[in-house]
Amino acid sequence: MRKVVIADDHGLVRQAIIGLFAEIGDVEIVAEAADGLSAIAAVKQHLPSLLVLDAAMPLARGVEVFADVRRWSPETRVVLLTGFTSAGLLSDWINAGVDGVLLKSCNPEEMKSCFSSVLQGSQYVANAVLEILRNSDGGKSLTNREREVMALVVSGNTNVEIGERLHISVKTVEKHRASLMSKLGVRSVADLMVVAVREGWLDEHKQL
Amino acid sequence: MRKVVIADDHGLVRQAIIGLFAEIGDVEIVAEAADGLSAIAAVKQHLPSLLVLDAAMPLARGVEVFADVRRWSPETRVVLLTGFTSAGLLSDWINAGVDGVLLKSCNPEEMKSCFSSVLQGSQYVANAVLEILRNSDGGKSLTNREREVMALVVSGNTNVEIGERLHISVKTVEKHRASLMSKLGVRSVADLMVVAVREGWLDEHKQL
DNA sequence: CGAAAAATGGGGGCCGCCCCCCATATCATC
DNA sequence: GATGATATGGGGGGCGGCCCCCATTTTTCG
Repeated sequence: MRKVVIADDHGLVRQAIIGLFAEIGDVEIVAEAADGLSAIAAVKQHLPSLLVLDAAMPLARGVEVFADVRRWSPETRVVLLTGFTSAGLLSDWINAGVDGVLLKSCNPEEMKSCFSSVLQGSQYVANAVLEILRNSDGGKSLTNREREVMALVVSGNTNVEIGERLHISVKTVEKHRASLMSKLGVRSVADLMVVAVREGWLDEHKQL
Repeated sequence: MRKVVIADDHGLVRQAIIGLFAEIGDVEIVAEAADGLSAIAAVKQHLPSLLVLDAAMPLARGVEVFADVRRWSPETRVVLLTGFTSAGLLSDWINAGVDGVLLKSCNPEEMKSCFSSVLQGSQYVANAVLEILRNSDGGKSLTNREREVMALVVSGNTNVEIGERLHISVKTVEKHRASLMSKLGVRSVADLMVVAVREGWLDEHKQL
């Protein structure tokens, strides 16, 4: 009997996932968590074989939970369950070394195969996710500096404040800002915010 | 046997809800819909007793689905299932005449009571929703004009463009803009966008 | 090695946003 | 009828974002 922890803030989803594992068999749900901190605590306590992790939860985001899980229970395999469908975020997760990636819109059968595969040691990325990654125009990737500047822009900072924070001149901030707006194909801060929200770029204080 | 249609873009959630209705009994799930247009079509075809409606779906948003349902099948009772927790949006739905309101974070037992109550003709608003409405400081209500201006601001329009659209001078736009930013307690467009996203104020082209 | 990309910094000008001042007309409510 | 809220409009000043020009240094990569 392998131990499984389920972390999702929607009770309905947790229940449905428990149902899936009942069909798979040979596993025991040792804990459920409705927020990030509970998820971390549950994994520390039970050291499960598998964690099913929702990317968007209160108190601690999926990324933070994942980092702590890798730190405190490196043997635990992690399947990400996310509603975000942006190529950037999804490839970030895959590169971070998550063992499975599922979209919330995936059908239950695919979720079952994913859980089975990951429990057997394989990696499993949902077909819909592979499709998204294939269709993504990887060319327009932002540089690290542009990402930093954008994060501060969407947090409401002025160019002067951003310059002080990053220890660079206002002129350089303007340059990065123009580059990233151009790369993203937006002309207003409002449009930039829309992209930032869709791509999951908002900092933790502004999460939905 | 009363007919029920379930509309949610997450197969896992649909399956969990079907499980709840199996426990309730005496109902038949006549259709599932993964997007808004399918939901409308399904209701038109089956004229069900109950529609379980996710607020955020592709192709047609919950509000549009609800309007069409009331138009084409006025006898169909509607239970809203939403992840949004903003007081404004929730009270909008209740005022629109929806028969039940559930948050996705509600526990399955409460969902079952809600479905039962609504099927019997009562209205049911989740306790968590009542709590949110109680704790909302209703004071920060925007005027109609301020709402119009804000919608155009978060769509990326400049003050000049907004003035042209509303046939008022730039000066008046500035006045409304200052008023609404003050009422909402934000100082930057970025913060305004965060509020707009959280409160569900984005227009249909910018939905997540 | 040599070219391209990334990161840094500056000058100057235009335009939009913000904030202060001011005013008038309408409408609801007391 | 007076008061307050709403909506309308204006002048002017300051500042920040945006766009054009320019440059140097470092890093990356073929």
